[in-house]
Order: sequence, then structure tokens, then C-alpha cells
Amino acid sequence: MSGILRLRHALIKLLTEAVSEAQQQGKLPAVTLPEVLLEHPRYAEHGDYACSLALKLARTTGLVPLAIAKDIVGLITPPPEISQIAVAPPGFINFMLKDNWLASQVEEILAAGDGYGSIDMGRGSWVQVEFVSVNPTGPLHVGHGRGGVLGSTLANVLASAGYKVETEYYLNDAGSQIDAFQRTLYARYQQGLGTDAEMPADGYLGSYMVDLASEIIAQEKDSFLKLPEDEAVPALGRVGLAKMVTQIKAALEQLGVKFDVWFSEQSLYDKGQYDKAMARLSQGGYISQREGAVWFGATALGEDKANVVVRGDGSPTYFASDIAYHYNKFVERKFDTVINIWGADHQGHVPRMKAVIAALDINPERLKVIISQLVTLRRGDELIRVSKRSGDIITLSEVIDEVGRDACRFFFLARSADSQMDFDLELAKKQSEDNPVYYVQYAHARIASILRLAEERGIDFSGGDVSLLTTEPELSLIRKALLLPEIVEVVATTLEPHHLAYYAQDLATVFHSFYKQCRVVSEDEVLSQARLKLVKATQIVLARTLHLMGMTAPERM
RNA sequence: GCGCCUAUAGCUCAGCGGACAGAGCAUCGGUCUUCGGAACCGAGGGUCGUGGGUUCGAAUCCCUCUAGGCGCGCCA
Repeated sequence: MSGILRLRHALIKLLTEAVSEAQQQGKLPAVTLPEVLLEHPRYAEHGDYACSLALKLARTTGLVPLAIAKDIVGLITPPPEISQIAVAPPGFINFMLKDNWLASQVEEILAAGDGYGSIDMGRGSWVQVEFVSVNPTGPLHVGHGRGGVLGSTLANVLASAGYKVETEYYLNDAGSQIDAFQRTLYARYQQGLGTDAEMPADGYLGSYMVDLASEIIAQEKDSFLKLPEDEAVPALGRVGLAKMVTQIKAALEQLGVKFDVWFSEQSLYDKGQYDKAMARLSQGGYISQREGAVWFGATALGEDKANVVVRGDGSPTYFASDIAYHYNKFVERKFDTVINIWGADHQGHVPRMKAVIAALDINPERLKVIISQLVTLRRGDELIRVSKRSGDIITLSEVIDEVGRDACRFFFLARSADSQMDFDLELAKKQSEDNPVYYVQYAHARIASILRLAEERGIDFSGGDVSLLTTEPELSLIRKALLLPEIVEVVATTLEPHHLAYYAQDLATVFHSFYKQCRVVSEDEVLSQARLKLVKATQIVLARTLHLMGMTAPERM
């Protein structure tokens, strides 16, 4: 664990102990302690950390907050990293860090290198992040890109936070939508070969299906026409599906998203997962038969109504698959925590799935579902339809071609998953000059350039004395750089990757400001060496932040 | 009708129980211009959707209402 995080936890412990000591001495009534939180005050004069514990204790004890704060502070022996503990009205306890301790932390960043920002909160706990998981019945669009960026970033952060992480794409290669896909493809295939064929009523109308058919015709000619229809449809379908999956993988790779596991829905049935899961649920009395269908009902577990698992015609619903899938995740593969990232249109599915988990006798807390709100694509004022079924779409791949991968990722990461967003292609391109993406990356390139200069001049700063870093711009930069482990902790706790994007911008801002005020490579060799160490440390932190976001940290731009 | 998400500066969004509500863009004004000006500094701009409530303290928690998005299938 980094020094800064260790210190944070130490301060919380000191505060906690001081309160119980005060209680033993009778200075404070024996009320239960509220959670001790340390925050970073907005204003520098309030110190590096602030605690409102005394304010909170005032409520339960009926005492004056300022007096409580003074009592608590009186019982704390300040650790060596702290220069001052102050009590400020109406009852805040503020901690100031020692400048020379701050400066010494530059060495810690340097020593940690690329590993700076890694923490051990996960303690090797096993986490699965499942995301995108789009039906392979059409190309990916921007909305899927948001899920991909969210998921891959979260996986990066969780791994850095000490979790054992596995990413997964759940491939719906079974079910009625695949069926419709196959029949659509067959129709397009026939049409492509000059045969009159009618599109299925529930077919996919997009022109990409026509392209897919002609691609197959180019390779396989009319070979599928020679088979009887009931053989041709699935055979052709398999070929089409494979091509679709390849396309999806390529688009994701363009976005910098890779999966450890591609999990087949069909395999749940082939490998008996479905039967095992259903047997368990039946044992628990959660399965019933009615109106010719099989239902899952768990009103006792908070579900308001029952849902069909097996249709009247004997075919399982997607809900059946999801039951088996989650049984597999928790029971067979034994993930400690499973994170699913779903689009807003799946929101209603969350309570149902939690009920299933509970019915399997698994703590539903272990399933975390992140709902990412919908993305609408627009070009200026023109809205672009994204419905796969009804027509043509702009694919994710086209968007990345147009906007670029880094910009695309940053754009998605710059807002919380909770808020809907418009992805305006015109704006994304027009803004590319003063886009925050470039602002952040520019900071990194600038640093690289300084280090290059130092190297050209043959400056060896390995012996630099960081205690020479004492001015405000230098210390501000150090403070900001030292925040990374905390950001990792926050993101891993809240599962909200957008904090990274804001942090990256903040760090870049503080660096640019430092750069303006402090000449790094100068006549003063000793100071130059110290500042080069700081610059190098900043580069490490900035690069790590960018990499966590799945972005590049360019040496030049 | 019910459920979930959203409403904060002109625009796009952070902040989600604490000390004077922030950033980017846009607008206006300035800087240095020997390490990358894709930079820096400053200014203006906000009844935090509405109305109640809880609290020493609310943008933040609870309730009402309004507006927008998404759901509420033997689709996924």
C-alpha cells in the first residue's frame, strides 16, 4: 500500500482511538461512533484532510462540536507526516501534511514506477466483469461502446486494486433472436442469388444483412441453396454468426477492449448448467407449472411477479439462460463478486436476477449490476437511429474511425454511467483541437519532451534531492500526483470509472501550471535534478491514469 | 398506472450530509513567448427543476409536483 493511503488509514485509526479514549475519560458520553470519514477540503487553508467527526458527535452527545473537536485533538499524538492538527469552527479537525514528507513521496512514486497506484484492497478476491454481451445479430453501435469502455476500465482498475479479475462477453448464440437472424440471412442469401425470397416478419432489415449475405455468396457460392431449407438455415446461420462475431471482436479491439472469456449461451444447455440450476430452484420451491409454461416466482424474495422460464412450446426463455448463467458464475466458477454492465433497457431485469441469486441461496450483494444509460448518436442536429432491427445504423467501428479511440474512450469516461448522453460526432470532431483528451495527453507529451531534453544534455537526475521541492507549484503537483491510489480505491469501491477522467484532467492542469511557473531544466543543476524527479514521477502517474482508462500516453503528438 | 435514471453557470457535466457550489467549452480581458502556446493567469456568469419536510447544517436524505429518457412480453 502506498504511504499516502497508509497515512489516511492511520489518521482514521487515531481519530477512532481518540474518541474511545475521550469516552473512557468521561469527556464524551458512550455513544456509538459514526463512520470516520476524511475528506479533502476545497480550500488549502483547511489543510490536506478534514474530518467532521466532532460535528456528527455533537448530535448524539448534545455537546458543543468545537469542544468535542478540541478534546479529540488533545488526545491525538500527531504522526511524523503531519505538521499540524487544527480545530476550526464550527468543529472541523484539519490535518496539514509536512512539506518535506510530501516531497519525500516523490521517491516513493519513482520507486513504485508503473506499479504506482496499485493497492491491495481486493486481497485477491475473485471478480468477474461481464459486459457488452450484445446479441451477435448485428454490428455494435455507440451505446455498446459505452458499455465496453466502462467495463474494460473497471476491470483495469479492479485489477490495480488487488482483485483477481476476469472479463467476459456472454455470447447469445441460442434463442429466438438468433433464429430470426438465421432466417433473415437465408432470405438475403436467396435474394442475393436471384431467388425470390420473403423476409421473415421478425427479420433484421438493416443493409448489413445484405452485405453479410453477399460476402458469404462470394465465398460459398450457392452451396447452401442445394441443401433442404431446414438444413440450410442453421448451416448458413452458423457461418453468418461466426462472421458477425468476428466483426464485433474487431470493433471492440479497435476500442481497446479485449475479453478473457467468450462464454457461449448454448453451452449452458449442452453442459447441464441449466438442469442443475433448475433442480436447485425446484428444491427451494421457486418453480411452478401453470398455463402450460414453467415459471420462476419468488415473491418472498422481493420479486413482484413470476416470470416464464420455459414457454408453452417447451423452449426456454432468455431468462432461463440467465438463471443457468448466473448459477454457473457463482456456483460452478465460484466468483466472489460478479459485475454485470447492462444497458438502461435491461433495468427491469435487475430485481428478477437478484431474486434468482437469493433463491440459489447466494447473497445477492455479490451480484452488482451497473446500468449504463442510453447513448443517442447525433451529427449536429440530426439524430441518428440506432435500432438494429429497423434499419441502417452507424456502427461503433465507424464512430471510432471518425473520432479516434482515445477520444472515444475519454468521451465515454467523462460522464457517469447514470446520465444519458448524446454522442455528437460533429462536436467530437470539431472540438478535437481543445478536447480534454488532447489536453491531458499533451501534458504527458510535454513531460516526455522535457525528459528528452534532459537526456540530450546528459543530465543524470538519479541522485536528485527531492527535499529541494518546496514551492507551492511543486507541492501542489506532488499532492495531486499522490491522489492516484485514492482514486483507484474510490473507483473500485463505487464502480464509477468517471472519476478517473476528472482526475486525469486535474493532474494535467496542475502540471501545466507548475510547468509555467517552474523552469525544470535550468542553470541550477541541483534544483534541475530535483525537479526532473518530480516531472518523472508526474509522468508515471499520468501514464498510469491514462492506461487505466485504456488510453495511450503519447511521447509526442 | 407502477418501477429505475436524469434535472446544478449560455452549453456539456462533476460534486451526492459539512466550512465561501466546481471544471471544461463558450464570452471578455491579460501573460510569458530560451524545457512543446495543443500552454498559463484573471473576469463575468448559478433562487443547484418546483413545493414541503428531516438536520446544528441539504445541491446532497425523505415526500409532492413538473419535464425528459428507459422499462413493465411465453423478445433479449
